[in-house]
Amino acid sequence: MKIATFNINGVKARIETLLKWLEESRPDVALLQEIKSVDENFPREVIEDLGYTVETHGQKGFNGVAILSRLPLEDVTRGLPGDDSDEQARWIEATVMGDIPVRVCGLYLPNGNPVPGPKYDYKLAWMKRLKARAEALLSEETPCLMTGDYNVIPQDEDAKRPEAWQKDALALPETRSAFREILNLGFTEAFRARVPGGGHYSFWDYQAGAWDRNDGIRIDHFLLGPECADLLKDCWIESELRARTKPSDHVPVWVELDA
DNA sequence: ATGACAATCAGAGATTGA
Repeated sequence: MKIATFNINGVKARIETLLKWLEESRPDVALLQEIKSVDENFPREVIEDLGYTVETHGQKGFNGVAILSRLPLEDVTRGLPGDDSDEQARWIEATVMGDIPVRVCGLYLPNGNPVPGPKYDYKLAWMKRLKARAEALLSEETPCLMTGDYNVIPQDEDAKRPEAWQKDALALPETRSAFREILNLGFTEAFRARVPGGGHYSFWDYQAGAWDRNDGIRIDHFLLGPECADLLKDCWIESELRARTKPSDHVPVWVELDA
């Protein structure tokens, strides 16, 4: 089973890119972030025509996540538990019914800039809720993963210019510590488990020729629960997509599971 | 220190992103 995460930066602006990618790369499951669309306006029919089930959790203008799957989905839930007053659409879950069922969670973790301020407070509070949800998922003792745009640069080697991110919400010690707390519950960060060292990125800013200079950061991640980590066959970043016309500023990250 | 770039909503320019 091949699963991809992809922050598409606007599903309506990116629909041609998305359809071409789905046709060529054929993920069994795709978890999308920043659909920037309400559910009613999501272009679901053209995606269903390619054989996908479509589940969305959108909002007006910003954020929004979705799951596309060629395998049946069960028990779809929307919204990260822990704060009923949170109206931002950043979390969706479903069980993918392959040979081995896998609980998949798609997430768009808050950016958190500027620091300090309410947006950073929201990011850290959201990560606390994420940790609580992660603990609950682990207690099921069945294969699960959490993937998406974490807006976390885990280590200096995950940025071309780490010094430029030192005081940024994506790389501050408090951010990295909150991310490690979740990992330390027993999750495997799939890419890092497969590929050592730096120079691997999943986001390049549109500005200042960042792609041409390979001035990127690695912020899109797969966290696998233990039962899922045992199924891991491979993990890679599809960086070629960044070179196409009208690209997202993120590229897809993939895992292949023996499931 | 700032802006560069892009998408959205709205129908100009502010807001958000990372």
